[in-house]
Amino acid sequence: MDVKTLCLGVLTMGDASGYEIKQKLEGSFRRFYDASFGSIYPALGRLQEADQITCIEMPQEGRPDKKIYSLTAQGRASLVEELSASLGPDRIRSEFMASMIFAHLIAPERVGEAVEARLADYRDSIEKLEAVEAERLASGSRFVLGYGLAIYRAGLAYLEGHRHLVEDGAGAEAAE
Amino acid sequence: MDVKTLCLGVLTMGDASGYEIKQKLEGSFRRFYDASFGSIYPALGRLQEADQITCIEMPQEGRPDKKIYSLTAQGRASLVEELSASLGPDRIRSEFMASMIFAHLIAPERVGEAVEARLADYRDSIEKLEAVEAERLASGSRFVLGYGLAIYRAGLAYLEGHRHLVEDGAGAEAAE
DNA sequence: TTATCCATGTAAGAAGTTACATGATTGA
DNA sequence: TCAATCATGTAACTTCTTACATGGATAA
Repeated sequence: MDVKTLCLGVLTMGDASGYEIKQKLEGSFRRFYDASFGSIYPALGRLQEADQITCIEMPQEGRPDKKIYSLTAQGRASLVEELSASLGPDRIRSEFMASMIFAHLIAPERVGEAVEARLADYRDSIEKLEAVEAERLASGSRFVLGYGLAIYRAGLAYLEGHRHLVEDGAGAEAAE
Repeated sequence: MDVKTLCLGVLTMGDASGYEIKQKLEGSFRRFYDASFGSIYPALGRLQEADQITCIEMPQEGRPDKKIYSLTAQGRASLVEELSASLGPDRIRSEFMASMIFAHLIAPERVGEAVEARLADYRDSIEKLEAVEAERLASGSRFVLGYGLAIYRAGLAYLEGHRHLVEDGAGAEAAE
């Protein structure tokens, strides 16, 4: 899913500027997608050229005019079409997991640190997701929130229960 | 984790050609990382220039010479260093989840199809991971295998238990 | 006084994918 | 006969990130 589609998606939730789109992306579903200004602004420009969004400029003092974008009917149709097309597979990019395959090459204290960092990350993510008032979300967002929680809880439980596999005996080679 | 590191990692498990590295990547940990020939071959070239790997050419008939690469001491040290450095966060890129936020915009039968496809994908992944003889794996790989299983099982259970959130009432807008 | 928020945008560069080029062998 | 397997490599392209440029207001 590219940044253009992401922008269209955010705009279904209400008109917004590029800056605000970035913020909304950071909130709810940053776990699934993220984008930088360097990709958002050009994407908005291309969407406007393609008549998928329109723009109203709000003059401001001491800073650039705020450009508020709205979905057009074509933009909405295009989003629906993309969402209805076959979806790519889920991809997990985990440097942690890829590294743990080689845990035996790494100094034991580094492995321990990495495990602790991952545990902290899980706990933090779970806490943040639990703090969201799920009842107030639309059912789609509630579904995704719950999915995130389920995955993180499973990851946390697994890590707590199996960390010994990478921590015990780690560094056998590293200690040579 | 870039393709160079990935290649170094695979080479710790034994000497291999570019072609074989791609195959090994497809096997065990393709869920966590993948790479195409277009990135593997240039990466091997750069690693050789940097004296992190060496190469022996095996003449072959009717096809290009097979180039078998081996890790050097520097290559191994460099890998260990990279693995010991702080690891980036896990990233889940899920078009399915991102789309489900907008399930209400999508035709109900498309949502149903997407859910079914995801279920089938989970079941297939779980079956494949269960077929691996875990006892014969090094503990690092066993750890990662178990992690994958835990995550997929949790995802599957969640999806089975909560699909109604995106399937019931879906298409309210799409049906307009 | 330093950092962060607001607000847009560009340019350079990184890292990858896809498609192509070559070509023998083997199995369906 | 068609596709897949083996085997390497290049070139064009896509897509995104990072860093920069601008600059006032406000909070620590």
